[in-house]
Amino acid sequence: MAVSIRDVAERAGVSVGTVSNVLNRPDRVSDAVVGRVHDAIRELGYVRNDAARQLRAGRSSSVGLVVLDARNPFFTDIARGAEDEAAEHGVAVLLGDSDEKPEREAAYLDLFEEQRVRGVLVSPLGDIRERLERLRALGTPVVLVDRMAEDDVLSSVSVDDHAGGRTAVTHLLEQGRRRVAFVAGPLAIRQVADRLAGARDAVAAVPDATLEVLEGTALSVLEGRRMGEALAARPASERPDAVFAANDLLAVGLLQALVMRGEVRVPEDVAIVGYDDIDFAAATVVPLSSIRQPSRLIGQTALRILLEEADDPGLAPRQVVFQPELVVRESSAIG
Amino acid sequence: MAVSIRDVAERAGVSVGTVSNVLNRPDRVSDAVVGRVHDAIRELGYVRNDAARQLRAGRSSSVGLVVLDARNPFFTDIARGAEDEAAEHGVAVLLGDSDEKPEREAAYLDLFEEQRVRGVLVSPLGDIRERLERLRALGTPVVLVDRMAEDDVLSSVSVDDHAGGRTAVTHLLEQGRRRVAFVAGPLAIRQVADRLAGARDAVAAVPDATLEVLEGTALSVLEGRRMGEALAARPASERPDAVFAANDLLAVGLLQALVMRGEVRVPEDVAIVGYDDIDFAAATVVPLSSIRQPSRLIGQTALRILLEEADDPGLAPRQVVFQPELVVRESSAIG
DNA sequence: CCCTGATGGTGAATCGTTTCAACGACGAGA
DNA sequence: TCTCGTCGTTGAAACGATTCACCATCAGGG
Repeated sequence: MAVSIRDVAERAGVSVGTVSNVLNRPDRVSDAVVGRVHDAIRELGYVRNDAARQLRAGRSSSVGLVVLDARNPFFTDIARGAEDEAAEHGVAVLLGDSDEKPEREAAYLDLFEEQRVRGVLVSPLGDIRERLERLRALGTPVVLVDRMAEDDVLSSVSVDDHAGGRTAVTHLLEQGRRRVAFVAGPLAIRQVADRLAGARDAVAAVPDATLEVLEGTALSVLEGRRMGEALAARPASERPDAVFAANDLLAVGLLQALVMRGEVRVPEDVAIVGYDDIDFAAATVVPLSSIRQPSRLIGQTALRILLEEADDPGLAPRQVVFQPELVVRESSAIG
Repeated sequence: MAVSIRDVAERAGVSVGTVSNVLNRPDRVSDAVVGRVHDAIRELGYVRNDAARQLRAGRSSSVGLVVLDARNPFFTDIARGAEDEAAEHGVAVLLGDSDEKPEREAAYLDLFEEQRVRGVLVSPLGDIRERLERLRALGTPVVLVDRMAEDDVLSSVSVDDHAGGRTAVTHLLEQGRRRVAFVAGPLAIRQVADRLAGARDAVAAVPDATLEVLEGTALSVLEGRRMGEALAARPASERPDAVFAANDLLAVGLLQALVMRGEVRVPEDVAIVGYDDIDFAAATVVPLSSIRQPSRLIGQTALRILLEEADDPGLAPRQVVFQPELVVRESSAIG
C-alpha cells in the first residue's frame, strides 16, 4: 500500500526530485533516467498520492457541481456537458445532488470548500448568494447554472425562463385554450417562479384567459402523478383545459394520472406543455410538447467560463443567457 | 485564502494540537478553550484543508462509484441509494460515468486510486477483473454492482439477469408470441449476455418458438430508435411478433420508432418487454412492460458491504443476488 | 507534606509530493 | 588552460492537519 515516490527513487537509483521531474516535466530529464524511473514505477506498482499533490499545490484539480436533482435528465445532461469539457482540460467533476434540499446543498458546498476545488458550478436552491459571493471573493470562482445571477458579482449560464413560460402559455392560448393551470412544483425555486411570471404575461395578453397556480412540493414524476390525480378527481367543469408543467418530470406524472385513468383525454380535454424536452418526452403516452433547453451546451459553457475565471481571477463576471425553444407534439396539438 | 490551523491557534492563543483536538475530540478540551477556538474559526473564516487531512490519514473518506451510464435512471437510482447510505456514515460518493467506454472506466479507476478512496463500487464494463482484484489485494475493497463476481475474490451485489431474461421471454411466449427478437445492445456487456442466455432458455422450452438476436452499439434511447426503424422497415412478414429489449432505454427508443410511424401496432403486431422498470416506463406511448430491479436497494447494499469490508479487511467476499420481477403493462398485454 | 491520577494542553514529528537553490560535469570559446 | 553556460541531478524546505509522548496543574488520599 505504502509505496511512495521515495521507494521509486531508491529503486531507480535517483533522487525523489528526479522522480517528480520524470512525472511532471520529463523533458528536463535524460532519456536513460526516464526509462529507469518508469521501470521502477511499474515494478513497484506506484500510484501517485493525490492528497500530497494537492496539499503542495494548494488546490485540487477538480471542480464541484451541485445540481437540483440528479434524477432529472435535464441535469444529467448538464453534468455530461460539463464532464466532456472538463475531460478536455484534464479536470475532474465532482457531482453533488442537492435533491432540492438546502441542507444537502450546503453540505456539498462545505465538502467542496474543504477539498479546495478549482471552482464551483451550482444550480442554487436556497438563498446562498452571500455564501457564493464570499467564496468567490476568497478566490474560488463560482458559476451559476440554469439561473441568472442577481447582481454582477458572479457569472452565470442560464436559459430565459421568463420567455420559456411565456412561449409555452402563448402556444396553449393560440390553441384556443383559456383556463390554464400552472403545475408548479415549489415556487421557491427561482426557475419555477420565472416560468410562472412568463406564463402570467402570456395570460394577461388575452382578455378572457385565466391562470390557476397549483403549487407542489417537488419537481418529480411522483409529485406530478399526485397533482394529476387531484385534477382528475375534480368535476369536469372545474378542470383547466390546459396545463403548463414546470418541468417534464411533472408532466410525465400528470400524463400517468390523467390518461391512464381514462377519464381525461389529452389533448382533447386538457392540453399539456412541459419543460426541458427530455429524451422521454417524445415517447410518452401522448407525446409531450415541451420547451427545449440546450442542456449539454449549458454544462459545457459553464465549465469553460469557470476554468477561464480560475486561470485569470481578474476576469469580469459574465452572464450567458440561452433562448429556449418550443417543441410541439400531440399533447398540445389542435383538438 | 491561506488561513490554516496555525492562524486559528495563534488567534485563540492555544497550540495547533489543541485546535485539532477541538475539531476532532472536543471532549478532551475544556469548554472555555472550545469556545475561544470556535470564535477564532468563525472570525477567520477557517475551512479545514481536506488534502492535508487525507495525507496524514493515509486515505480519503470518499468512495468511488463507476456506472455504465449516468443517463440511465436505473444507474441514477443505484447512485442515489449509495449516496443515502454513504451520507449516514459521513462518507462522500464520487460518481464516475464510464459511458460504456473502457478507457473512461480505466481513467476513473486511476483517479480513484490516486485519491486513495476508501473503496470502489463498480459496474464493470471491460475486462478489468484482474485490475480490481489487485486493487483489493492492495487493501482497497471493491464491490461489483449489477454484476455477479466470477470467482470468490470480490464481493458483488447483482440481480439475477438470467432469470430476468427467462421471465421476460416466457411471458411473451405465454401471450402466444413465437417469433421473438432480442434487441440487445452490446453483447460484450455481461448483463446483456446473461439476459440473452435466459431468453434462450425460455425459447428452448417452447418447440416452435424462435429467437433472433439484434446486436446494437449502445443501451440508449437513440440506439433503440435506430433499431426500431430497421425493424419497421422490414416487410411485415419478416418482423418478429415480440421484442425483448435489453433495457428500457432501448425499449423507449423502439416505441418511438415503431408506434410513432404508425405502421406497427404495439402490442397487436409486436409485443414489447423492457428491462429495469424505470419511472418513465409507466408513461410511455404504450405503457411498457418491464423487468423491475430493486435499484436503490442495490446501491445501498453495495455501499454497506463496501464499508464493512473497509472496516474489516479480513471479511470474506459476499455475493448478494436479488430476484427481478415482471411488471406487465399494455405493451405486452394479450392482443 | 508527599505521592498518585486525572485533566488539559503543548509542540515536534509525520504523511508524500513539488519546487527551487545549488552543485558537478562537460563542452565550447577565448 | 581557464572561464562560462548548459544540462542533469540533488536534497531540503514547504504545504496543513493529526498524533503522541510529554509536561503542568490540581485534587484527594495516605
